[in-house]
Amino acid sequence: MADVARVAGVSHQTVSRVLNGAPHVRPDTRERVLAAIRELDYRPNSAARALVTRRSQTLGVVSFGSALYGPASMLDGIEQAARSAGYFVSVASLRSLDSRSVQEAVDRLRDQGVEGIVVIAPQISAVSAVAKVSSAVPLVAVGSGSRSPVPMVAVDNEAGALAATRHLLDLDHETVHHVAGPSGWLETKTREEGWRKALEAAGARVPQVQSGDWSARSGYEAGLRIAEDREVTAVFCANDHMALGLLRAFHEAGRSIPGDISVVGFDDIPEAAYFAPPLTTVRQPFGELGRRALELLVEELAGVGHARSHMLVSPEMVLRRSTGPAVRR
Amino acid sequence: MADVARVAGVSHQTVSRVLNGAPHVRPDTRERVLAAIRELDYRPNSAARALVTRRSQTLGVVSFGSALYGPASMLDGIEQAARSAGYFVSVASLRSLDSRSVQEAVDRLRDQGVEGIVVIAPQISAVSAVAKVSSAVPLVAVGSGSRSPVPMVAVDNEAGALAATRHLLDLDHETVHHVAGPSGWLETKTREEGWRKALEAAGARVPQVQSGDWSARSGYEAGLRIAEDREVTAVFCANDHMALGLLRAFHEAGRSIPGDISVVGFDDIPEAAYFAPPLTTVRQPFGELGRRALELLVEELAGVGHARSHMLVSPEMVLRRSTGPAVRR
DNA sequence: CCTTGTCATGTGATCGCGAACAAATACACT
DNA sequence: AGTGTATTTGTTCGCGATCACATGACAAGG
Repeated sequence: MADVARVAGVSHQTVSRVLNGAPHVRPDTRERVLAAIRELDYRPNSAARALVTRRSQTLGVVSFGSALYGPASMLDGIEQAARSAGYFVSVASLRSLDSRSVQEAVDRLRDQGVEGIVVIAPQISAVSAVAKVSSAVPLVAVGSGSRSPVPMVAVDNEAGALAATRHLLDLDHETVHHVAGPSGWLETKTREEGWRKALEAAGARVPQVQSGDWSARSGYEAGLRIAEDREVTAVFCANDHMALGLLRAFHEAGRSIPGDISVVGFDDIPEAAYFAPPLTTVRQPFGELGRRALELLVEELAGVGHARSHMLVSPEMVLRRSTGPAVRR
Repeated sequence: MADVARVAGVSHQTVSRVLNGAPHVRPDTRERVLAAIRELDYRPNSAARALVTRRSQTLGVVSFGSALYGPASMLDGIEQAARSAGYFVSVASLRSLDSRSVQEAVDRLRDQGVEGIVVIAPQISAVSAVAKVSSAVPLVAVGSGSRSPVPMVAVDNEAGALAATRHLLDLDHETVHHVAGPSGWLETKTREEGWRKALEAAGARVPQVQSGDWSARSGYEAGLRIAEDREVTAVFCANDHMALGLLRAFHEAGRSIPGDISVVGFDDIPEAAYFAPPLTTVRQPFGELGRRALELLVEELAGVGHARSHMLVSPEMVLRRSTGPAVRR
C-alpha cells in the first residue's frame, strides 16, 4: 500500500480511502491512485484489514454428509448467497455428529475468525451440541427440526410427511407403511410424526415402522422385509434413496408398482423422476434452504435481531407414477 | 495475548512460544501460561498471525456443479485431507465455467489470502482458464483431463471407458453405442476416446454418438432415440445418471435389460447398485481424488517441486446385472 | 477582512502476533 | 572462582491495513 501511495504521490491513507470508496477524494487523485494500483498489480492484504477492522468477511459452514445431495445442495446455496452478500465461506465437514465433533468444528471455525456459522445439522445430537456451543459468533442451523434452540431454517417435514401419507390414503389405501430414517435424526422423527398424524386423523391402523439409514441399500433391505407382507399396499419412505432400494426389492419380489404397492419418497432428488417407475415424492428446495439460512445469518450479523428466527419452508408434493389407487380386494 | 502474559506473569513472547510449541520454555512456566490461557479462554487471533507469518493456513477450492455427487465427494475428500494437514478450506463455487468466472473465483480466493488452490474443473474451457490464471499461488486441478497444463489428479477416464466397452465386446456384442456427456468436458472427450479405441481395436463398427448433459433427463431422451434402433444391443453411457434415464427409456420402450440391451455406466454413484436392474459401471474414487489433489497441493506448498505433478488413478469396473451376453440373431 | 464550515489530504497510533536480537540465568568444566 | 555454552525469558520492531485526529485550502456569510 505504501508503494501505491508513493507511485500515486499521495499518502497511504488516501489509497485506503480510494479502496474503501470513502468520500472526499478528488476524482483526479482517485484516478492516479487507481492507476498506481493497476500498475503495481496491488492487492489489499485481507489479514491486515481483518486485524484492524475485526471483521474477516468470512462465514463458516459446518456440514455433515456433505457428499449427499441434500447437504451438498444446501452448501451450494449457502456459498452462492454468501458471495453475493460479500462473504467468503469456509467449510468444516464432520465425520460424526457427536457433541464433541460439532464443538470442535465450531471452535476451529471460530479460531479462524469467522463472523458467523451455519450448521447443516440434521441430527438431534447435533442440535443439542449446537445449543451447547458457547459461541460468541452468531449461529444458524439449517435443515434441523422445528424445535431447535438456535435460529434455523428448515422444511416443514411434518407437513410434508402428512401430505404424502394423506395422498396415499386418499387413493383408498387402508393404511400406509413407513420406512423411517435412522434414529437420532430430526427428519426421521418429524417425518414419522407427520405420517402417524395422517394415519390417526384418518382412523387408519398404524403399522410397525421399518428403519433404514437413508441409503438405497437400507431401503432395499426394508423392502425385502415389507414385501413378505402381502397386506401392504402403500409405503411412505422417508427419503428418495431408500425408496429406490424399496422399488428394487419390490421388483425382485415380483410386486408391481403402483399396481400392487404404491410408494412415496421424500426429497425429490433429480433422479427421482427416472426411477422405475418415476417416484412420487415430496420436494425439498435444498438450495433455497441454504440461501435462506445465510440470509438469516447475515441479518443476525447486521443486528436485525431475532425477529424471524425460525423459518419453516413448506415442501411441495410431486406426483409421479409410483402411486396409484388401492386395489380393492 | 497481553492479558494472558500478565496473568501468567510472563512476557507475551513466552506466551507465543508456548502457543507455537517452541523449545526452551521451562515446563512450569509453560503450565502457568496454559493455565492463564484456560482461565481467560484465550484464542489466538488468526488474522494477526497471518499478517506476520504471511501464511493464512487456508486453501481455496474452486468447484463447479458442487451439488453433484462427483464434485461434492471430491470437495469432501479435499476438506478432510486439508484438515488433517492443518489447513482451512474456503470454497468458491462457479455457476459457469467460462474463463472469466474461473479467473474471478481464483482472484477472490487469492484476495482472501489462500496459500493454494484446488480447482475441480472438469471442463476444457476451465482448464485453459486455469492455465491462463496468472496466479502467484500454487494451483492443482482435479478431475480434469490428462493433458492439463497445471498439476492435476484425475481418474484415467480413457482406460475406464476402454474397459467398459471391451467388457461389452467380450460379451459378444457386435458393437457398442455411446451416450456421451456434454461437449466441452474433458471427461466427455476422454471417455469417448476410450470407447472409440476399444471399438477400433476390436474392429467393430463405430456408431454415431448421442450426447447428453450428464442428467438423467438427458439420458432418458437419448434412450428414447436409441430405443428406436432395434439393432442396438449394448450401450456405454458416460455417467450413471444418464444411464438411469436410459434404463427408464428402454423400459418404457419395452426393451429388457440386459436381455435386449446391455448398459454400462460410469461413476458408480451409491445408488447405481439399486437401479432396475443394478448397473454395471466404472467406479471413480471421488473422495480419494480429492484427498490426493490436496496432498499434491500441500507438497507444492512445501516446495517438494513438481516431481509427480500428474497423477492418474485407475478406475475399477463394477459388474452388476445391467450387462449380459449378446443375443445371437 | 475575519470567522466558520466543508472538502481534501496527511500524520501517528493501533490491531495481535511472531522474528530478531538482547539479556538474564543455569549448568558444565577447568 | 572463572570462563564458556546452553537454556530461558524479555524487549523492540514491523507485518499492512484502518481509525481518530490534525492540517491546509477554499468558499460562503457576516
